[in-house]
Amino acid sequence: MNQPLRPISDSELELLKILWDRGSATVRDLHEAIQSAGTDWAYNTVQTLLRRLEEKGYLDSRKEGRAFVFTPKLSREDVLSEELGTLTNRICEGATRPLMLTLVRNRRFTSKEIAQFRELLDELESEEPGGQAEPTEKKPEAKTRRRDKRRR
Amino acid sequence: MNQPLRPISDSELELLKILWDRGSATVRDLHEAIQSAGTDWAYNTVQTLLRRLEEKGYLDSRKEGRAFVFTPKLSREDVLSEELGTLTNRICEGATRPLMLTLVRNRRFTSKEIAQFRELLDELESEEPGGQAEPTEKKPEAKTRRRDKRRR
DNA sequence: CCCATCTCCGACAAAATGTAGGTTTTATCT
DNA sequence: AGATAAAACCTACATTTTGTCGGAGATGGG
Repeated sequence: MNQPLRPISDSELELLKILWDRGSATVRDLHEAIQSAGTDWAYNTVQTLLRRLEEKGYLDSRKEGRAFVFTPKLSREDVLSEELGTLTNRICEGATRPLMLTLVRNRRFTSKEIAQFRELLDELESEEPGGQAEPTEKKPEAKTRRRDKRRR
Repeated sequence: MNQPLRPISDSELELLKILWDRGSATVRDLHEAIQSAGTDWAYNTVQTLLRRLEEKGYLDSRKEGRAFVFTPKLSREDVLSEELGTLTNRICEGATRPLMLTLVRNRRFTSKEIAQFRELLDELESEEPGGQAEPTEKKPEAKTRRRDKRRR
């Protein structure tokens, strides 16, 4: 259904981040943006990276006047969840718990954040009473689910 | 202090996983193991992969008799946490919360797991009453030392 | 001393990544 | 309509990483 989604390279990510911030932009926009961020790429370099991002499935583009406007196809959260999936599959053969444990144990959280997580858990529990339920669409959020193992 | 830790390739990971399982092994052990796992690599291939893993800092080795014995330098959890760090840095400029949120929201957990997480949070809170405390050793669980921040 | 093993070092093709340069197309301006 | 500037399109090329070994040299057991 959904082919593996090749990984995002570092340079590509730079651009994707800008796109996440501003929603959408043309090559020129991106070129200027990255420029003022101190990265000195040729216009064509930016274009290539965008093309690759699109090929990889992270961007959409539509022609608007002379130029193309690019938009992220996957939100930051989508990518995050994507990567988390890859991680669990690669390292923990799909189990999420070790990851969760490691995360909680490892990182330093403020008590405020802890409280928030607790709320999240409450929410989770009420949303999903017992076993499997349709995801109660609380907020109309970007909802993409995909892949399993990747490439090669 | 701690140089970036280059990523583990897929093939390398296969071997590392076996090492996580059995604690330590020689090239031959690993070769046989991977063989019976259906992967048909030359002895030397295994050796190269191990060498690279060691170069990258994931393995230690000591000479024992004629052969070298390899041991994981980083536990599965270490690597996990490592990768999680990379992820947060790459995608979320270091913030852990989005990752946490995504994780909780995205994956399906059983209510039992949710309960466990809640416990974890309690633990976290008491361990760290505002600042830094020694980990209250509740259960003698897999206790892998961990680092703090790394790379990039 | 010889052989079975190991290790060490080098190699090489394929893929991914970083970084553009020409060439062609096209919306615009005069 | 013709000229122009700005985009897009296609191609390229050097590096680095990954997947896979091969051969030469050290070494310990018999």
